[in-house]
Amino acid sequence: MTRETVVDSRQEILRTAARLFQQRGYDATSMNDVAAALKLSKGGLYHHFQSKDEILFEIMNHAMEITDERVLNPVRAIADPEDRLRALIRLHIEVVLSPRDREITVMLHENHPLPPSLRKRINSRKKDYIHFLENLMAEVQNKSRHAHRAKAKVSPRAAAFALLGMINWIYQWYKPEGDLQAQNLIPQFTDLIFGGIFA
Amino acid sequence: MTRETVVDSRQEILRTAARLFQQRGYDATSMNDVAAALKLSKGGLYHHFQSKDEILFEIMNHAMEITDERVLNPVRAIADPEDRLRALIRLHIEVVLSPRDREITVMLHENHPLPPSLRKRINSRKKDYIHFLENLMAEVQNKSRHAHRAKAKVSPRAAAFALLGMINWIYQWYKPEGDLQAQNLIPQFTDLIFGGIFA
DNA sequence: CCGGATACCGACCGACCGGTCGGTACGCAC
DNA sequence: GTGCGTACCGACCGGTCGGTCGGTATCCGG
Repeated sequence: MTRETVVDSRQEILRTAARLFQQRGYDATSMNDVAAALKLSKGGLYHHFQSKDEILFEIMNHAMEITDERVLNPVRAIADPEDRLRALIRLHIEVVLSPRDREITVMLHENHPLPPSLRKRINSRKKDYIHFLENLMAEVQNKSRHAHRAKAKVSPRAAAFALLGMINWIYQWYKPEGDLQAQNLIPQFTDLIFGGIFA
Repeated sequence: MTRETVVDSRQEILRTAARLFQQRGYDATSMNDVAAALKLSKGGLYHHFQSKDEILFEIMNHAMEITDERVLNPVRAIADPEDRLRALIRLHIEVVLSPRDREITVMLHENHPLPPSLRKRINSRKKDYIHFLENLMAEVQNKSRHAHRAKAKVSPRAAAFALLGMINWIYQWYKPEGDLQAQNLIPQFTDLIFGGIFA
């Protein structure tokens, strides 16, 4: 079996495991459940991964890579800070709501079960994202094309955490069949960030 | 033993269990752990509660009661809609950050493990809170003392979910020893909601 | 002082957990 | 065809889980 098919089968295991972890929770999903969903025995599953922790870690790492590729990289290519922030809000919401990428939801919800050493590595990548967003917020506030009478009272750091919370909490209440869908959500959250509830 | 001391011991069990559930997670905390923390045997613990699920449900119910008493009731007494929203933001943040009330964090994080019938009852109370906040948002936008040139683009529903996310996500990153503390956070989140990042 | 309810203990149960291991079927290189 | 590595199976391991149960100490009302 070639290198690529090895990678592919690992990827498929991760996708299936992420789906189950998101539906039932990490602790409530047994390795037997994951193996059965892949039509595999538990022993066969352990041929591909050393431990349940390793699977969770790889899912979270993959989630961070998705974020890098689909949010950060496209956003970095945009010159104007305000446009950059608008794009980040849109792309981040789209990634969180993408039905394909359940790794994201698992990463948002299941950080407790990871052993400390692995958790630190994930948290480190999360902090990088926060710092990027914090710097972007500062840039928008300083160099915006808007005219402001005074320095903004909201610190970039608080704004970054607020935006992150708004978006990362969506998975807790979002129903695709509900009346508040992704395409309504993106402009409304954008307006709220830029101008508050009176925007 | 009188009725009150029975209630008291149940309350103390719930407080201890909530602390452990918040620290280690619900699934990762065994009934033995809870019993040991109370200097009780597992059998003794089962004298007070029928099941682990019942403990989790009571913790969440208690969390909703705390929210009613410490956020909703004080807020309802305020006449002006804008003042009412400002108070809600402050009180809700304070409740989430209160080191005494770990039930809140458990309610925010551990809804998956609850059996469906119990989860429905909790979700119903959460929806009541959402509806209250949604109506308050609409009231603020309509009857505010501010002057606005046009109808707000942000719907009350989206604004309600955004505020909820901002606040309920705090427990994921907040460090009491960090540079962004509760007393900084409250005015900044308030300003952000009312006026965006340029406020 | 007695009797029943209350609070609690500790041994125990069956199920299931994450993980291991010996064995094997199969495909590909030579 | 032979040899070998990969993928996989299924039985099994020690341990832990939520929950049960028979028995007992304690306390309180009469």
